[in-house]
Amino acid sequence: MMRTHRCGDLRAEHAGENVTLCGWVDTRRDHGGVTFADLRDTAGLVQVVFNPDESMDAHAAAQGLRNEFCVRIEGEVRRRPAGTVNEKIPTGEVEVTASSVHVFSSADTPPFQVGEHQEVDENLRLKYRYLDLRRPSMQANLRLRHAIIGAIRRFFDAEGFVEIETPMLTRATPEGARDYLVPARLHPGAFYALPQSPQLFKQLFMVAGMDRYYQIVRCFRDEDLRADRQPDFTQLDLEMSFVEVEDVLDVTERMFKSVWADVLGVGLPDFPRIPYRESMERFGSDKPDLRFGMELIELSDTFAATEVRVFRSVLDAGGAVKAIVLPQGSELGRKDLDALVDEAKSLGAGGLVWASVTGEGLKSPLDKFFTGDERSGLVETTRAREGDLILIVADPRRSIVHKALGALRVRLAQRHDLIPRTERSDPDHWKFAWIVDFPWFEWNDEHEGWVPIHHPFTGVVEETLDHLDSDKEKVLSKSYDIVLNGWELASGSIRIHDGEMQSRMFDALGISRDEASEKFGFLLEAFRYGPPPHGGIAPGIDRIVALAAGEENIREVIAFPKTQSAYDPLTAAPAPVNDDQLKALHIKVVTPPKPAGGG
RNA sequence: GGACCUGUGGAGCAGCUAGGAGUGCUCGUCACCCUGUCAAGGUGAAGGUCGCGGGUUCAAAUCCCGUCAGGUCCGCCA
Repeated sequence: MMRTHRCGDLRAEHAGENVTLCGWVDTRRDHGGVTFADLRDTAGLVQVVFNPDESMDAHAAAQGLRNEFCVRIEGEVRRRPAGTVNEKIPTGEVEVTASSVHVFSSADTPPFQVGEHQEVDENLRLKYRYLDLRRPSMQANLRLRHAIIGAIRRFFDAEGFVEIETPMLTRATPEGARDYLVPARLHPGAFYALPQSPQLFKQLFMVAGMDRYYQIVRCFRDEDLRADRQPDFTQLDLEMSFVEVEDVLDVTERMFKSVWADVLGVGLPDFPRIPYRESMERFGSDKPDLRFGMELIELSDTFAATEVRVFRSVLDAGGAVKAIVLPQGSELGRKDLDALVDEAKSLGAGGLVWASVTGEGLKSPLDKFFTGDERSGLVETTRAREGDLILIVADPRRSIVHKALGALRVRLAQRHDLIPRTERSDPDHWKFAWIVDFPWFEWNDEHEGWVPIHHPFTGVVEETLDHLDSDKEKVLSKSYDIVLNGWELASGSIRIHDGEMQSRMFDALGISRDEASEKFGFLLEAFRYGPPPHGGIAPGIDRIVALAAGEENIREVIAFPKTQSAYDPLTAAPAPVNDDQLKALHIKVVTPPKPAGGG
């Protein structure tokens, strides 16, 4: 037996025991005579004492130890002498008096100090990820991830779901995200694609009568990265037969409550349901952060008769004038206000009008153009108080107003510390919500056509089908999202299982029978053999864990993530391959590769 | 594809607005001292293409242009 205990597990009750520990040297404190070293393993730290009066050999060996050496220590657990207890660490009541030291392996001076005391450049952390992962916070994140996935599996097992794997080498889908392609050696000129999600396969499981399927599964999307987006990421994919919207919402909500109770010890309240349109009007987003107010306020009535040109032209064009109120925002200086205007413009708005509520009335670039009624109406409608700052966006396109104010709402709340600083153990820390009643279609400028907001197999709310030919934006889908603290955590829908209905939607999308057959033929064919009504949802595991861990970036909960340019500094992937490999794959590279990650 | 922020001994920063010798701080490393520290302490030392390239200037870490890398965001992500 190489060790008898883990460093971080030792407590006062072990006093008097002879133990053998394995771990890494965290720090060494050499007092000339007695020498201390903290030994770290996955369970935590414990102080080891090398006292020449106890063991000359051990003390001599300790002189050669350096940070991150991997060692085995034998010694006796002792209660620390009075006055030397370290309350900062769980093992602080005891220490181990070393009788022998064995060095498994020495270590070069690490490229950065393994500890929580300072932020280290992200590139460096990823290049030496194995050292980064030695840090207790990273170990805790990966253990939390494991715990959450374990809780998920226990939940679905108890609910009668079956976990089934789906292929990683599959067929490229023309719509949706860009695919990662894999050349097929045995089929010159043809390619597999890595799955964006197991969407079609899980629907086939329903046709196959599996009834309730789930999978913790890696998905791949070749799109630009964000704090919450990696090229390969993990989904909790699930699908159920003989269900309506309520059934999927019920099981998913219970799953989240179960996981939060199991892992975080938090009892979550029922998730509120917010219709998509309401979410856009109130928060300017379909993933609203509900931890704070600052809701968007409609000002069309306030300025209905206005002669202020920017508002007049927008209202005449059927656009929207809306505002948010930044509490105590009148403290902002001219420079900050100009920056806010630029920020609004960069979000697509034509501009931004600010108005400070001061003791002497409104202060605003447009104040001289406002009538008395407009001034008082603005303050009353927005309920702004003295010291507050009103930010107004007007645009002929209502969606632009929402997007700009929605983004500013979140950014300003963060900058001005308006999000309550609750503990993770506090149920109020977690503002889950369902977003429901999504439109089925949205207009796509690039394709100059209507495209599905979710995907083409999404069920339609029957009562809204009348609008299919006239007002496509009024057709609602049987889809739903879960949002948490401003992050989209899950997205799903009831699917179409009726061939005739599916044909109608393809027609509405301008997809011909041939085209549909070529793209999704195998699914459509399967649907000729008695498909059950079915639906599902796919929560993002990386996002769930990041939020649960209090991290702002999913890289912190992924063992080996990639940089924003989808590069892995550890393995230096992607990398060119040699000519033999290309030849076997019938591939000719036209643009000579430039080494990634250089500079 | 675009916007913004960042890049200074091994790590984290300051210096840049207003050009004047690689200047400073914290940590680490090495040597020596030190028997109760706990991110030990003390003394000393080593360690630098100021991301890279170009320009302006008598003079550039500092100003300008380009470029690379990291980050945040917009586009993109059915």
